[in-house]
Amino acid sequence: MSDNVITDSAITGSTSAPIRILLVDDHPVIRAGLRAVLDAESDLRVVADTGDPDDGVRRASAGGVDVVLMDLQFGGEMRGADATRRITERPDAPRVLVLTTYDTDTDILDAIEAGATGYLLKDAPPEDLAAAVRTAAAGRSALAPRVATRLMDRMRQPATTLSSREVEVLQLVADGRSNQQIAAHLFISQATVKSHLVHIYSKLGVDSRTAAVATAVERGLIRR
Amino acid sequence: MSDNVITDSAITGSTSAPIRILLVDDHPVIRAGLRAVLDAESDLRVVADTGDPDDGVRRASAGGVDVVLMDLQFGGEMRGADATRRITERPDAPRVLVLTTYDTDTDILDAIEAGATGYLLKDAPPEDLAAAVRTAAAGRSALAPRVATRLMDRMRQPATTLSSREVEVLQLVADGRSNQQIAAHLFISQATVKSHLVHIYSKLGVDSRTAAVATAVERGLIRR
DNA sequence: TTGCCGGTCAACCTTTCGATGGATGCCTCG
DNA sequence: CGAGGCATCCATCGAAAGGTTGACCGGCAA
Repeated sequence: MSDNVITDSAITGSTSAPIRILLVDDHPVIRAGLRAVLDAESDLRVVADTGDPDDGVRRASAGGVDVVLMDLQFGGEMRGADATRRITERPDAPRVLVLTTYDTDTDILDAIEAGATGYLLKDAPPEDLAAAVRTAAAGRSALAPRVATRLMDRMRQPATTLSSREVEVLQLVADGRSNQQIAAHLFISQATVKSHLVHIYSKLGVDSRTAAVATAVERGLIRR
Repeated sequence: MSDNVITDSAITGSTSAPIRILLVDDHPVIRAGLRAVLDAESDLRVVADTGDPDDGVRRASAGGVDVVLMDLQFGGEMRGADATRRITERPDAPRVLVLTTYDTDTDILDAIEAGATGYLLKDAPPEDLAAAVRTAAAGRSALAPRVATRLMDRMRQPATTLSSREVEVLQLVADGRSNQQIAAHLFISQATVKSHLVHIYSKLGVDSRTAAVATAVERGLIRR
């Protein structure tokens, strides 16, 4: 589980200045928990926390922060990836560790694409969290084992890549629209919708719209 | 938001013995956060916490606990309702407050049916959590406003109740099975499956299987 | 350039689904 | 007790979705 950072704690644990951490999560309980867990480490120090992603971006950009722990979803919206992007696109930006409950493919890819240094799950044991913060502060990637496994699986399965148009169609199918409604909504013919669906079925290895939705949701290709 | 427990803190806050709390949640960070938030209140005291629901039942049954804060899902499984049931079915059982991330209808009903005294969401502010614990310790129900709203909505909408057989069929539809497969799986004819689906459609106000799945998932009638 | 791929469309046929209608048994309530 | 509501079951038929073949266009890379 947590076997990749033994040397880190030995290096940064004693002499140098503590790693300064900013928490961005809209759950007060989570913030309190992370603060308690991380402040228990002598070489880590939570310098601020906020429940508002915009406020998080401001504080991260103001300096004095080494690592940002960022939640992905705020009040049901996925604003964490955007906040991460705005933080990392600046020069001398702090490292951003995404810390979320879910491990769906789209979430992971969005976060990585936004410039996150690592991706952790909230059910991780405290020592893994501290280890990941140290790893991120050193500039190296920190991925939870389950997340890493998912990424490896994705690498091995390039056939699971739907085109943006196909995702668009499939999302409408998942919303319960008929082919006719989808065609009207996208300003294309039903034949084209069917064509897309056929391609989707073959890529996902299924043979019906509901099965396609089921597997796509399972693999995190579409949201529900 | 937190307008229903002002008198409680005034009553129990100063003189009497502190309310003894047991935390049952498989997320270490959540446990640490709840402990930090609740121990900050002078009249509340977290006496134990565990990540294992069976262990939680044991500790709750051993006595010395006034209120149990119980998560519903453990490692992806919904074992919290069962643990709640086993705690509350004993005489002199402590009060159980269900504390979870989601507010789907099935979750709420399962928890209440299992004997939970209250239902809270993890994104609640700390003062609401403390207030709910005091309310539960006094033997009164504590429902988060969003949960209460959902229950009221459900009361106003009795048409949203699917029979167990209908839920069974709809769950298989959501898994991507065809009517023929569902019929074989349930040892009935396709005609019967279709009949169930028609009833489901009328109850949900939709007219296709994918739309039925979409709204049922949205309302928490089936899991995904 | 010559493919390949993504997106678009059409015609045809087969399978599945949805709508309609009807049957039985169980439970409750007047 | 009997009427009505509900869940469960089944059959038939038109409509929709799925499968196939074939085609066109634009971009992009070998």
